[in-house]
Amino acid sequence: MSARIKQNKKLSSNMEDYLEAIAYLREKNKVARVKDISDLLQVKASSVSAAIDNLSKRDLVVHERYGYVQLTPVGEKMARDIAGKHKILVKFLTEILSIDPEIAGEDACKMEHSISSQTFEKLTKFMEFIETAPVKDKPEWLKAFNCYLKTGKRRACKIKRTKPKTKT
Amino acid sequence: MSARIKQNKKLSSNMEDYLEAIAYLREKNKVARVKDISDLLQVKASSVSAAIDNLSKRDLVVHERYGYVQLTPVGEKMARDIAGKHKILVKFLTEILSIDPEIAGEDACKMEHSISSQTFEKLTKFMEFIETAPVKDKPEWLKAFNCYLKTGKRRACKIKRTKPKTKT
DNA sequence: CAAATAAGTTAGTATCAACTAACAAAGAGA
DNA sequence: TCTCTTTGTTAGTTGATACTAACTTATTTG
Repeated sequence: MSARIKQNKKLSSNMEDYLEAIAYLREKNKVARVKDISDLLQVKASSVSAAIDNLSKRDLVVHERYGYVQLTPVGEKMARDIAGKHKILVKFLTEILSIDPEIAGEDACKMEHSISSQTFEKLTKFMEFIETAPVKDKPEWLKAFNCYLKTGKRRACKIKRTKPKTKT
Repeated sequence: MSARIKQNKKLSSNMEDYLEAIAYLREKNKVARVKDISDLLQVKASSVSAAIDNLSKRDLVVHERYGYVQLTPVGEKMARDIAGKHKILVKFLTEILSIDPEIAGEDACKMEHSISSQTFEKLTKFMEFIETAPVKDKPEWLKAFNCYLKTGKRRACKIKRTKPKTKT
């Protein structure tokens, strides 16, 4: 009588975060407990309980009282989709735009919930395109862009970074 | 006594949307009325009233009852910042990733509220870099990428697009 | 100008997702 | 096994933001 109220509407960003966290924890620790989710997402345990109820009603997770949280196949798939978006965004932000990893992560965490499938796909192709480039043309323009980021000039392309923190 | 409760916390996405709408309408129509905002954002007039109250308390807009809505200098600046993020996102999505303009607009509308300043700046530089490229190397890789998007192959670069929707 | 219509406001309600506080179950150590 | 601690749940509250319905002000038009 109660599971009758299956909510088929789109997931909110917040619920997506919970799904993602659960998937992440199961991957990392084999199991996901309320406490872990609570720590990871920086919310109180009671909020996690409420979220799990919500996700249960949508058949995205399975949870027996005082036990571990599991993903249903559908939940699993959704979590994977979200994580995929996260990953590609981080990749683009760090590798192309040279955003600091920490900020890239934060940006990705928020953008992953609003990016459309089309954009996700094209961005994926974009990164693929760059990665599979034949070595000779591959990094040319990207390197040039990085110079541009650093110097603001187009043709200063041979600069040596005297004290970068990477990549000599 | 009442304006005492100035809220200095960060604006929510929703409030940013209102600010942006007001700026847009003032640009387009010279004035912004509750009704216009309501139509533009697809919310009821009462919601607009509430939002305006909120923005007033933060000194971002000025509004006399039953009158037009104005932006304060601070509100104006914030609106411009948000619009700037929107614009650069649309530009990137359409010009680099070839996302359909409509979807690009939607994505930008949501992402503009979460993109960090750093990402905004780097993305701006990225577009700048591409646009100011000397003609010879400018579109080379971008063209190649577009081929790649269409054909999935790297070296099919000379295709003539007989009818855009291809990919038999 | 007065009645009709449009626009704006207010009050009260709903939903989402966080919180606190109080309570319940599990697990660990003596 | 009996406590103590940790973890999880429940109930009730809060804040943000949307809504509806009822009311008020402004504008238009006969």
